[in-house]
Amino acid sequence: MNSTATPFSAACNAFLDLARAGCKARGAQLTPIRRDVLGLLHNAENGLKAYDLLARIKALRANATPPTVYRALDFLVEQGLVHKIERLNQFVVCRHGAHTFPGLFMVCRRCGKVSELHDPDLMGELARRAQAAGYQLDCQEVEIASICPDCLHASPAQGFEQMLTGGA
Amino acid sequence: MNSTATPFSAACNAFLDLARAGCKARGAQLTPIRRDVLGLLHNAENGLKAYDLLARIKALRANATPPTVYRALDFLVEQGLVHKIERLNQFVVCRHGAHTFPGLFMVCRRCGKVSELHDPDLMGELARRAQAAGYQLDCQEVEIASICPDCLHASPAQGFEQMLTGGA
DNA sequence: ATTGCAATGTTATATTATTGCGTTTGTGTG
DNA sequence: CACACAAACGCAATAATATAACATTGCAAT
Ligand SMILES: [Zn+2]
Ligand SMILES: [Zn+2]
Ligand SMILES: [Zn+2]
Ligand SMILES: [Zn+2]
Repeated sequence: MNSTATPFSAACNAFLDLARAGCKARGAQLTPIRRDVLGLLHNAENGLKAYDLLARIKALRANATPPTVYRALDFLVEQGLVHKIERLNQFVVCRHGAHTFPGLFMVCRRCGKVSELHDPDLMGELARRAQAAGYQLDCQEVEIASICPDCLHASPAQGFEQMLTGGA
Repeated sequence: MNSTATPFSAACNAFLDLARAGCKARGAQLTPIRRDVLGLLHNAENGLKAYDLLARIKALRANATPPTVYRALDFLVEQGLVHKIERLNQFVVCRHGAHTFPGLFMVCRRCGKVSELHDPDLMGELARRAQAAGYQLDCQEVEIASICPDCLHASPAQGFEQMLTGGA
C-alpha cells in the first residue's frame, strides 16, 4: 500500500496520494503536516477557518500552533490544492484537480456556503479584457457574492442584480 | 454655501455634498462622522485600512475608537459609497457614482494598487451564467489579482494566465 | 565534519474586527 | 410638554485572524 498511517478514509487517502504525486511533479513535497491539513480540509464539507483547523489538527498533533497551520495553508494554496475565500477568511479544498484558469467561487450571502464553479470561456474573456486594459491576470480565485439556489428557493428576494440579467 | 466646516478641499466637499444628497434620497443620513470618514477616503489615493483611518480620524475627533470607524465604514459600504477590498482589508472610495453592476477591482500582486474598472457587458455575462447555474448575483465588488501595467512594464513576468489569452 | 537548506517548534506579538452596554440625539405622538 | 421609540454614538473590553522572530531539527551535498 501507498498511504501513510493518517486517520483518513480510503477515498481521502487516495486523494492525498494524488496530491502528493502532483506536488512531487512540481518539485515540492507534501509533508505529513501538510498532508494532515489537506486531509482535514478534504473531509470538511464547507471549508474551515484557520483556527478551526488548528483545533482539529491539535487532535492529531498536540503541539500545533498558529504558524503550523498557516504555513501548511500557504503551501497548499501555492500548490493550488486549496483556495482561500478572502471574504470569509476560510479555506476550501479544490475538488477540480489542477486548473489553469481561476475558479468562480459563489459565496452565499445568506448561508455562507461556497461553491467552486468553472467557466473557462468567461474567465478567458475576463483575461482578455483585463489585458486590453493593460493588466495581466494572476488569479486563482474569483469570489462572487450571491444567493445560492437553496436560499433563493427558500425566499427569492428581488435584488438589483435582476437588471443585469434582463437583457439590454 | 452648502458645505459643513469639515477640513476638506472644495472639490472634496462637493463630492461629499453629492454623497449626502444620495444618502438622503435613499432615506439614510450622512452624519458628520460618516462624512469625515468618507472625506478621508476620498483624499487618500490608494485606499486605507481601518486602523489607518482610525489614526487619521483621531486627528479630527480625539475620542474615536475602532467601532467609530467600523460603523461608519459599514454604513458607507452599504450605501455603495465605499468598497471593501477583502484581500487587503482595505477600503476605497467609489469614484464612479452609484453603479448597479459590480466593479472590477484589479489588485496588483506586486505593488498592491487597486483600480476600479467597469465592464457592464462582462458583468452582465457573469450574472447570466451565474443565474444559469441557479445563483442570483448580489455583488458590488469582484476582486481580480493581477499585475498592474506599471509593474508589468517594470518586469513582465510570464504567468500561467498567458494560456488564457492566447486564443484556443 | 561541515555546510546549506527546507521544514518545523516555540514564544510572543501584531493586526483586524466585534460585543455589550449605557448614553445621547433626533423624531414623532398624545 | 411628557413620553416612547429608534438610530447613532461613546467607551471598555475582548475576540478573531495573522505574522514576526529566532531556535532547532533532519537530511543531503561537499
Ligand atoms: Zn480549484
Ligand atoms: Zn445560501
Ligand atoms: Zn464603485
Ligand atoms: Zn503594480
